Amino acid sequence: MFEGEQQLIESKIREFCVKDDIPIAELKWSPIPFSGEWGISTSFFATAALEARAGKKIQVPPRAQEIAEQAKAAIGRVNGISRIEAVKGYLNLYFSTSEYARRVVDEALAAGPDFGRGAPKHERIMVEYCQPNLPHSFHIGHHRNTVLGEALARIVEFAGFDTIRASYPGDIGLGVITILWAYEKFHKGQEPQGIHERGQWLLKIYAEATAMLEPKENETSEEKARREAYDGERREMYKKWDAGDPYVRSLWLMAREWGLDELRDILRILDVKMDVWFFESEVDEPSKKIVEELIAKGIADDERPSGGAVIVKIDEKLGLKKEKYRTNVILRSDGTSLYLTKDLALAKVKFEQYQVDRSIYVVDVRQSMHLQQAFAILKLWGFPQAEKCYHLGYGFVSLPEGAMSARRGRVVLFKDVMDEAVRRVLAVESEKGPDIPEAERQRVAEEIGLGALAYSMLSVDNNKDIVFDINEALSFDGHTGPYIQNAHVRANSILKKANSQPVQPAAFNYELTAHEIELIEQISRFPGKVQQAADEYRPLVMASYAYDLANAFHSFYHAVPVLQAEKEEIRGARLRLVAATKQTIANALRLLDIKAPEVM
RNA sequence: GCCCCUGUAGCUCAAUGGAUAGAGCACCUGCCUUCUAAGCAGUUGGUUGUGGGUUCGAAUCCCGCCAGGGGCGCCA
Repeated sequence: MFEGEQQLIESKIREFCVKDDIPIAELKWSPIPFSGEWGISTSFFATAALEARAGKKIQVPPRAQEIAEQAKAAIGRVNGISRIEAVKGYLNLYFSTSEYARRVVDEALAAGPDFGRGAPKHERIMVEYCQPNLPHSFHIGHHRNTVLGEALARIVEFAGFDTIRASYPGDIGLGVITILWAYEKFHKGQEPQGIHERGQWLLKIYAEATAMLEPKENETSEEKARREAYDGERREMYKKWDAGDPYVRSLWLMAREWGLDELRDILRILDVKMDVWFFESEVDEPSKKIVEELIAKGIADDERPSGGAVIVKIDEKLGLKKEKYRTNVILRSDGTSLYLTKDLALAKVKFEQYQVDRSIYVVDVRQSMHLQQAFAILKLWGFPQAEKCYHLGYGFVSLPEGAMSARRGRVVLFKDVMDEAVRRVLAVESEKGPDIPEAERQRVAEEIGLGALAYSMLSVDNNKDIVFDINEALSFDGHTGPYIQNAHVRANSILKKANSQPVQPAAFNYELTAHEIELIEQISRFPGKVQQAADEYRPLVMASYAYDLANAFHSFYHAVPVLQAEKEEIRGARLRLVAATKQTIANALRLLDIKAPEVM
């Protein structure tokens, strides 16, 4: 936020280095640690090391300190910088607190919901996430995926990228057909009431059907015959679907719609608005044409004449000596397409129809190899955007008793966890927030319950697995979503009580407490954090920041009186600071797909 | 066999190659007649799996090893 001062000082340092014939290394700036004051810091170790490598007989640390001292002298006085110190090879610049406090607070309040928004990047990013199989109920693994993808989409959009959100549900495949088969055979005509109940019922049918179709130990010959007959019926149904059989297609469309109804409602709850829906069934045909093209171009090898499949020897085509991407099949010997085939077709649509410059795939880390293969084939195929395809892999969510499995019916459903979250919040709320109107109570409980759940997914780096523990996920104390939401509520509470006094621009020309300085520093960091989170494709950066900001506010709140401040100017300034904090917390939470309630 | 990820406080996790490795939970001690105690302040807790290397400086980069997880041509 203070690039002007930073650049001025940088140019002064460079000037001095040129004059004294010192080979300056890149200057990296960071906040000053342990100071309790507010400013920025850089060091001269890299520069001293350059000299040492050039043959000067020096010790790096003392030389760095020497340069820092000389730089300090060369800079002299700078407007807005209260003092400069050279210590241990670092150059620390302390800001004039009142001026910077005013600037930070004014900027946050003037920009409001746009505070922290980055300049337009003139680059289009598509984020693909939310790829559940239909009709399957949405479990907590899907929730991690969707929250991660949505937070990323919000972050890159706010950072200045033209952003497209894309969902890619699996609406066809043997799993989907299995449900149709079991429905037709055992449950025809049934339909539970309620979107979620109906979806969960389909999941149950799926688990039942899978159990019937799996070989058992000590199977009698009758059981085996029956199982094989069932499997035959199922595969027959898949063939009919493939051939466009009207009855099977209508059955499929009905079940698919049931699954979509449930998914759409979950996305409504999660406040996710998809821009594009890609369906697996829609890229099936186009993907087969692509296979022909790849064969014609010599990228794919057709082994069907000898009874094989169509494959791509990726390493060989790329000219790699060591095996990296290996070889993979893009068309089965029976002519049907595969996951990889469909992803190639989908990428083509993303590049050509949607003109995306970067394509991010938020997909389980276990599919890393497949996506790397897809990107490599896209490169062979001649798409320059393949370089900017990025797999944001995330560790899978498992249960203390092991991996989740829809086929076995061993899943923790998002809706169940959410309902439990709301119950728990309501229980706490009846004691903590007795003044909340009944009409608002339910909504606030949802916002807090969902906030706790989302934050528990976002506060762990994406490459780490999560063993889901409902008590941890729904904790409301400490490093959690509700902790951050509570800071927002407390800020709001102060502002509400002060509403007789309009919040006017204020000078911070009194001696600021350490808590105020820390809080102002945190606010000033927000725009930079937005860019960092976007550059690194890491919502965790924003999640950690939101906690730090809330933490600074809670400490301030406890130690520094606002409404009871000793002087009217101080009260006015602190009210401005509280308002700026509230705005910044709200903006940060919004990027994490977490609501910022006014009361709780 | 090859490839990828992970290993940091009792537990769950942070930490653009930089100053003193930080939080939360749990444990213990204080703080509600004062802007919401879903909070604050403090105590306790570390050979960053291990052995080398690079560097002025390594939890971070490189190599070996150990442990756990995942993946590897007709599943998605």
